[in-house]
Amino acid sequence: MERRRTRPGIADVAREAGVSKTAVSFAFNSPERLSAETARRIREVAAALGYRPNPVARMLTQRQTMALGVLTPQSLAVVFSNPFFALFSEGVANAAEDMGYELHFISPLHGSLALAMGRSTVDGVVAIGLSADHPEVGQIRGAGLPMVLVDSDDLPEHSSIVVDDEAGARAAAEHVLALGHRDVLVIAVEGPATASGDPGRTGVTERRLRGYRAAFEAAGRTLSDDRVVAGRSSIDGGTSVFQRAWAMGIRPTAVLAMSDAIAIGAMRAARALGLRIPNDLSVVGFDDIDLAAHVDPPLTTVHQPIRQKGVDAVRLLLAEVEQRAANRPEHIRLATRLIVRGSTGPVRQPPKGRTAGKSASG
Amino acid sequence: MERRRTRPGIADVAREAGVSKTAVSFAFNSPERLSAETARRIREVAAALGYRPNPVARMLTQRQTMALGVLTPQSLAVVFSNPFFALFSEGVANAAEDMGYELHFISPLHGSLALAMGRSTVDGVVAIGLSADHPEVGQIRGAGLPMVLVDSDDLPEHSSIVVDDEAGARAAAEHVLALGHRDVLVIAVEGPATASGDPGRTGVTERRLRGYRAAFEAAGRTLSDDRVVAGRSSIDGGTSVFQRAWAMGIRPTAVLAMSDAIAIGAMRAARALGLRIPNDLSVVGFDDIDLAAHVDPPLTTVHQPIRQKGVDAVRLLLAEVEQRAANRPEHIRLATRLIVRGSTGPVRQPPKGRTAGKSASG
DNA sequence: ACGGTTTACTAAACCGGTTCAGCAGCGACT
DNA sequence: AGTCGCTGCTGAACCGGTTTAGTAAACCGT
Repeated sequence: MERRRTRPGIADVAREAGVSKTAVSFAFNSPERLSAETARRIREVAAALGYRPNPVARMLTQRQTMALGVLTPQSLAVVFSNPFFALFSEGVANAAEDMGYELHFISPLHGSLALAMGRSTVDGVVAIGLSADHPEVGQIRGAGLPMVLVDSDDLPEHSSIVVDDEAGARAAAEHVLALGHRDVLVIAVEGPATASGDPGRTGVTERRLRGYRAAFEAAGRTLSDDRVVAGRSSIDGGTSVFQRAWAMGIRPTAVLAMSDAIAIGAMRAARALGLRIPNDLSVVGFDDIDLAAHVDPPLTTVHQPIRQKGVDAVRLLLAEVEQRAANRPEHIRLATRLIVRGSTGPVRQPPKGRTAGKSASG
Repeated sequence: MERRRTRPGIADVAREAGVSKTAVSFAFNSPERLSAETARRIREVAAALGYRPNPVARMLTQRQTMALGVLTPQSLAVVFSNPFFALFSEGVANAAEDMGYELHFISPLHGSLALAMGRSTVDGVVAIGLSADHPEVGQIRGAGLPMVLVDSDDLPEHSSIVVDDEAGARAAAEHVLALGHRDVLVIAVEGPATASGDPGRTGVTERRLRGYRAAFEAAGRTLSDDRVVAGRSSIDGGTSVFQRAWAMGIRPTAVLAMSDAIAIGAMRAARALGLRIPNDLSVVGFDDIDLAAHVDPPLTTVHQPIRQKGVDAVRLLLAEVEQRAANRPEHIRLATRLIVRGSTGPVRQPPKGRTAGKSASG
């Protein structure tokens, strides 16, 4: 019994069965072209030898891989620890699986996304949060692979999916303004300028900020720059950025957070400082991840169809991948909507009061 | 300007630059074998043509893919919606990324894991929760790919990683027994018998059950079968299974859940029924996912190093993938430990009372 | 002027499949 | 009897790279 140093190839099966390589190939891929008897015998020999067709060789001749890539400018560690990405991936995975495609995750290799993309064997990629000013965006697009962009700036040659960030943000800000809040703190997601953040979400951050500002202006107020801070998009990020703001003497009655994770972290920090939610502090999130409805109090937030974005992205991508016909790129914009839950309420004290804090002598 | 119907190949570059294919290959992979001038010129031509070496062809000759697979018996939808898998994937992804490997997710295709595995181009796979009695386990193992098993029954030919489920479960049960609880409800994760569950975790479920039982026996008690129920490993799963048990008249003073998600769901259901935690009901989870410390009250749970399992799995896998030498499989068992937080407390009423419930009169 | 080494490059084989073009053998039709 | 068409199979080319073996020219010392 010799150790199979190298796995048996189609040639081994052919020799053993006394037929040509072609016949072996037929036995697996188009058995109707062989007599039933021959096909059976070949498959028998193949099984005995433990033959398994080499998928790489097959890819080479077929010139397709039956795999789709998810391209993220971040390392995979942040992808899997971020509920937003998890939900998005769930959508992508579901759709890809349905269509019989495998899923590859493409993240920067040795710091280079373009390099990772070059190594990658996929029929198309879904790029999530790839900003138009990413240093390698040229190389990535030049790779010549079908690609759909999600949460990016629109590039005319590629299909894309965005949500109406601006309207959602505006609704969130209008909500807290209507509740009488005047001291509002905005917590953004760190952009690419601040290293190691969520680089991809620049455009998103800007659009949401625009929405917040629009609501303020419509109410005859302005959102001053020193009431906009930024932190990592995670629970801990939200906690620490709120603490930092508090330490700087900022005493908001409402927080507009650009992600639910940040909002939840901020709620936690606020509670630790003795604030009650929503009595002393209203908090609005963004995204509406599963967890949002389950925290205490349930989080008021802007819903966006994250899973759906993943599903639609794959649909658009496969339209391009599977048909040779020149179908023009499609640009989808999905709606957002404010979901009011328990984390927001009317301001407690007269808008001009500035001493919000712990022991207000209950 | 002709539409590049088919992407330029190495032959096109060679012709255009007036050199051989070999020279073009050298220009990219071992430039020192060419004169600096020639190498530069070739690269220039290649860039002008938009040439990108075909990674599939490269894979075929190198006979390696620089990719690792994560094999899950479940559909990817459950993988990405399950915090346990997310955390595990984070560990795997981190380690793989460090070593320069891409990550592929391999899940049943058209219902067949073996088929998906056959299509997949990876140098090795990490199988998570693949039970030894999986119908396709033979074909999967027969594929001849290096594989490490995580949370499976040990198979001598493959490296494996498990945690000490039994000891962890035992500690959890001892904890609630020491607090005086006698009416204990165990919520298991659905096994393969109950279709569409978390099929892979059979062995795990059994080991944990054994741990719970051991604690009961050591305390001179027994855990009766009708106090063991099962549900999907998700927050909603925990909620509905607790509700179901309650509807059947079961009134435990403590719940031992086999996952944090289930524990959190059960807490939520209990609270909705008017129970206070831990005053009226103690709850212990399993896994210690990030969320566990963040729910209210913080969840007492059995910690297991989920991320670490992912990292170790890749380490073991690459040891096998990268060295031709015959290194024998390694079997790692990581420790678990009980983390007592706020969701458990002493039983309120005399152990023998059976009317645990809502209004026990102040 | 001549053998030996180095430098710069090439032709051809190879990886492991799929597929194209074609060829025997045989029954059916005219 | 000839040839048509069908069935069942095969040899060779091909996918797009890497690698091995080798060659022509330049260089080098004596």
